[in-house]
Amino acid sequence: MSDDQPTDLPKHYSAADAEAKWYARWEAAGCFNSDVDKNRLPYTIVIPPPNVTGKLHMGHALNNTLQDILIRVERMRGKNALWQPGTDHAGIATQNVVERQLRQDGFHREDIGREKFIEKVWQWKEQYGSTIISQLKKLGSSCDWRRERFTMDDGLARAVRVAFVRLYRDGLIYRGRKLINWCPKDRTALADDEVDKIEEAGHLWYLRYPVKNPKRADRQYLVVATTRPETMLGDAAVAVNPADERYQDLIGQTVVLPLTGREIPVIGDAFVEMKFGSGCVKITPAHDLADYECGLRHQLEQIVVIGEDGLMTDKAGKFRGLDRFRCREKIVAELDEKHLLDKTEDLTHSVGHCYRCGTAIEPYLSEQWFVSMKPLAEKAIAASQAGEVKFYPARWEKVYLNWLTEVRDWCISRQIWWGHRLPVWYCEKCGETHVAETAPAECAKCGAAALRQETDVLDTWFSSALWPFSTLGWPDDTEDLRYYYPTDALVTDRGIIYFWVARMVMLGLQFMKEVPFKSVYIHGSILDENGAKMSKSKGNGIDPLVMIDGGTQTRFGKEVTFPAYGADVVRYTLCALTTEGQDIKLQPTKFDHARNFVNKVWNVSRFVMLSLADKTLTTAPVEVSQCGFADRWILSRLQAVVEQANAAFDRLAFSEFSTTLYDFIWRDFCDWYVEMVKPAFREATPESTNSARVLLYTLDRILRLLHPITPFFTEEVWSRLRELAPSRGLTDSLPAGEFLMKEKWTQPVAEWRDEELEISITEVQDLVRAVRNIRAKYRAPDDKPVELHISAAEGNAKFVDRMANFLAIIRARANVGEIFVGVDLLKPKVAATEVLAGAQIFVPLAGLLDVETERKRAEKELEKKKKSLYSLNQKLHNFEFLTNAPPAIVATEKERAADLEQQVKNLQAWRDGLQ
RNA sequence: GGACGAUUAGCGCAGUCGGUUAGCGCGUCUGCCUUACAAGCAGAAGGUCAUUGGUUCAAGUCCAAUAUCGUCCACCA
Repeated sequence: MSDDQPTDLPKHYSAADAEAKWYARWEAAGCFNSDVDKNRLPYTIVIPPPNVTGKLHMGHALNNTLQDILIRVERMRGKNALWQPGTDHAGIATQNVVERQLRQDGFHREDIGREKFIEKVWQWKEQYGSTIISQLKKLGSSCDWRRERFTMDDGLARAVRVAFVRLYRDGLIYRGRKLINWCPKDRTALADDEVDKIEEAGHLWYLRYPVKNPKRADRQYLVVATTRPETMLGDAAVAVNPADERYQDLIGQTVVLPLTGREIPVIGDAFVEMKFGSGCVKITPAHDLADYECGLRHQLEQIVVIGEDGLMTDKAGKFRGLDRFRCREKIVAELDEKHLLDKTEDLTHSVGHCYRCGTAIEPYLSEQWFVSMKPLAEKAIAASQAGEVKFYPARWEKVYLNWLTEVRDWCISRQIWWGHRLPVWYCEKCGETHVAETAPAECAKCGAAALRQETDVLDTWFSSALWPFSTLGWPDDTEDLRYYYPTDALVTDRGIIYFWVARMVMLGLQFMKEVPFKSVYIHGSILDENGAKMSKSKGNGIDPLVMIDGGTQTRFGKEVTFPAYGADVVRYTLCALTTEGQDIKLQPTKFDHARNFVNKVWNVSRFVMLSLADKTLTTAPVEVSQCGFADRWILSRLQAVVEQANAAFDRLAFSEFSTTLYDFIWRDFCDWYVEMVKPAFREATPESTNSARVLLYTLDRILRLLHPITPFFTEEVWSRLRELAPSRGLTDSLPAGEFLMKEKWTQPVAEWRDEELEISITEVQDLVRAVRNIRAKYRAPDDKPVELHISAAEGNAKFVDRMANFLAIIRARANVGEIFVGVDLLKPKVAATEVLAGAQIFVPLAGLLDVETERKRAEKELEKKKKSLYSLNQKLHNFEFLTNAPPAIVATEKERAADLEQQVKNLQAWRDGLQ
């Protein structure tokens, strides 16, 4: 057979070709596209826009796999599914990347100027910015790429300006001089949540401040404790708790600031912890948030001693120009020399670091722009409390609410170049501030034409906050916006609940008067095998692209080579590991499980195709009730599984969704159904005509169900199967479509469910397993069928009747020759025994049986059964149980007890009969 | 200092309303290259559900405390 023959599937599925092929075909055929269609319900997800600088990591892979599964299922369910893609300009991150590149050529951004630099960033974006997009495609993401947006494109830039102007006019944006988080390396302000607090080993220095004109002889100086001695140069006071009896006499006195000779007051303020340090706190309003607030309360001078470059300012006197950390050393040394260093203690404390470059943050007093958060937050709180936004898992709502309740005003201005420049102009002549969507021609106040635009740009998250509606055309009232907004689900990591989720809700409510999404699914984070976060510096990451394509990667300092697992395997693995927002400890070997599974489905598809190849497939309606037991059974199981899988999906239980399908496909379909119908196919019995249809039908449904998780290989199988079997269905006959991804999702057919049959087959399976167990135990030769006696318990004639239907199956599946089945059969002389619920089996094994082995088996089983019978009887003799437990429970427990009793009896007889 | 999460077989994890003998994958052991699949098939071993107490007829599941690990928040300088 040649390669084109549909029945000639290679033994192993090779992902690389199929993935490139199908993605291109889907895209060319417009399978990902969604357009407004008022006759259909929309289902919308906006992608968390990855940074343009980004490379796909496992977190992205997980995040986008889950979104794609949601989108693909809803699309197959008939919804008009839109997955809105795009990227984020990522202000500081991108600026840093381009600056680094510039430095390699020996330039600083100041050398080429703002205009040129921005041009360079755009060039960089055009050249490398699509990396992450092509990687998302490799993963199989079915985004509508025609709609791809960028947070700096013209439309979104306009949205940003409109949003800014409206917020300003509503009094929700203001400018002010405040203490903000400053990154001395990036030389920009940062928002509170852009600061990572890191526990660091530091020191607590106890400094002596001489008291001026001490009233008491033992008060020559007071001692303040500080972790940042260099800020003493900017001290404006020393504070003590007014309730602190040790220091009450000091309040109102003056101390002399060492090294400067400046005189500062001692004040009383309740914020001072008496128990910490010495109980005296130096107050540096310009360099510490708590001190800043204290300073405002007491109208203290704000002395800036550290500049925007992290160097000491003129106000630092002789320390001017010194790096802040160098200055710290010098000051400590000098104080020590002057006997003004009381003592030094070790202290671990948390220090803020820039989330982009890792530099220690400096609280810095400067003129910035802020969003007034309280009014916006109130609405966002109300919306989630009213259930308009639902969190999965629900506990994240509390985290979200906490933040919103305590939120401080949002510093949105950044002193970098790459980003949306504030739509603010200042009059050069009169200084008037103009906030407008476009540059005003002249000053509205004094008429001067000389206007200068604000140089600050906006926080990246400002444009991200508009993403769910700006991508759909806002501020225009577009068809898209009316149809797709609010979106359905937002899938993201807990790391950006504050940065992004909360702000989208706030601005969505502000501008659209409606929440931006109905549900927020927070999935876990990907960790390495030791439970540590994956990061470049630790070298513990697993590159999803290496997992897809294969190749080498450095892990824990070693070069490791990985096989090409393919996108489906990566997707399945991530889906299967996603349980209720739990973090995922990932290790490369975890992909083997899914690889084996994909291979299994691939191979069973081969089997189906080989089996159907030499058959003429009928298209006449199949009467399911006329089908054989195996056929009816697998159809019944299929209905149960479809129901279960749908339920799991609707609860966003991704792991359960995939494992439900896994169990059905591997255990029910491959291990049992296929094996049960094989003989009929081999012998081409009349039944095999129906079985062929059922086999095809079930595989067809399996492919549909699996497609959202593993789109590529299922599509490949689908196309090959389609050539062989162009029409599908049992009671009807429908042509198989060109693309599996556009086929209908599967709904359960209630009439095909046959629970009684399922129970019977379970009994058959137990019986077969018991025989196999005996065969294995005694090494019965494979090629020799054994004799089997099935002895139902006394009075259980029904069991005998049931089993009579399945003797052929038992014979084939357990390699059994002659079967005797009846009630209370006599045990043959030399036979191995196994006790089951409702029956006992005997397998005569002359010459193989070993009394000792048999006795051990019997004893062990007996022990187990006796134990459960004992605890069960305890329960049944408990009056409280009988009166309090629901009657149905009591009834089943009684049945169980009766059955166990019978089993114990059988086991005892078995053991006693051995000799 | 507060909030949240985790603790179940050697390892990684499921376990919904509290109700049969606590499941799955990897690994281990035994036997099989059986015409879809050795990335496979068949069988087996392996668990005091972190600890203590409580609620209940009944607890892996609910409540409280403790321990260990982890995450987030917070102005102890």
